[in-house]
Amino acid sequence: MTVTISYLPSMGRLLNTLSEAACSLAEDYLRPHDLSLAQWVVLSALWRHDGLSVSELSDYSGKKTAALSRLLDRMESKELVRRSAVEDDKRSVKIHLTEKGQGLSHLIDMYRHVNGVLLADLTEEEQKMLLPMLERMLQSVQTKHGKP
Amino acid sequence: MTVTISYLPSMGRLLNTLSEAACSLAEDYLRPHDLSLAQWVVLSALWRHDGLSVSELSDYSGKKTAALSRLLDRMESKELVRRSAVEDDKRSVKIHLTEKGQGLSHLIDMYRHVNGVLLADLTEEEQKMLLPMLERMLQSVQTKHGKP
DNA sequence: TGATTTTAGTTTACATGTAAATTAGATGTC
DNA sequence: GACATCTAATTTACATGTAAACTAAAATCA
Repeated sequence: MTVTISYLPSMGRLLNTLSEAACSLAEDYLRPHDLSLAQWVVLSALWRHDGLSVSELSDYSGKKTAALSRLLDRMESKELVRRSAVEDDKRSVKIHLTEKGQGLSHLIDMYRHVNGVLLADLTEEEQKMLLPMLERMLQSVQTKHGKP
Repeated sequence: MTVTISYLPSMGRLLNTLSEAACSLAEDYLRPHDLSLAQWVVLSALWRHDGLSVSELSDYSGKKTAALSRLLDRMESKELVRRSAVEDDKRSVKIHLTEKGQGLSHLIDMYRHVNGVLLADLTEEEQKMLLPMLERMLQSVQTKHGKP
């Protein structure tokens, strides 16, 4: 029986550092527009499909409804979005873009800027391999956490 | 002039999701020991080198001293660490493990568990390629943010 | 139909991160 | 030595995330 003890740094930490750096880059990009990344995520869902419910926003964004509730409060007071009641289901709440929120829709391409920086130093081939690798890692982790 | 419009999903988002999933996995692992990931990061520095200053902990962990200050408050009240004055420089504060903090040092290998899950579905070759790719991405992003 | 269970959203309590202001103690320069 | 500047750590104000409790409304079912 052979035991391979290969030295390997913490992938979790590396991914974390990388992710945080990418977020910082995104925040830099959004700051002049007075938008946080969290707010951009919500807007980017609504730019594609206005009038989503809180649950649908949750599915799209991966954020819990508790987090969204407060985030939407702030976005509402910044007049980026507006809540509206649903006739059929009084529990449900639909979120609509205001004119101001709509007016920022050109920022939907923000992620391309980040992609560009992230991938700047990788060859085409590397880029082609990277995505499926990351997706497989995600699958592995999600299988072990919550969705087994 | 040729313009290549290749469809590419948001790498930032993928990295973020992956990183958060890896963190959740780590938190799951630590929960039975009543430790948060942030606390583990501090302890993992001290397990390697006890008596670091707050600034040194900041360098090691990548956390700002402001974040550490409060984190250390909580870790102190949980009796995981102890602050002590430095003779030479009254501004500086050294952080020491308590017996309780020392007693958790077997958790230093937690990250291997996470590594194992993350890499479970990748071939040896893929694993070998992944690390340098992520490191190059990190370099690219850090060059654009703060360290240009 | 009336009681029970689910579901949608919100609220609260808490941990964490950032930026900016503050405090106290070095350091440097004249 | 005295004043200006820098540095280490903390504090404060705020945004965000989680888990758990709560509210109201819909759905189920006996």
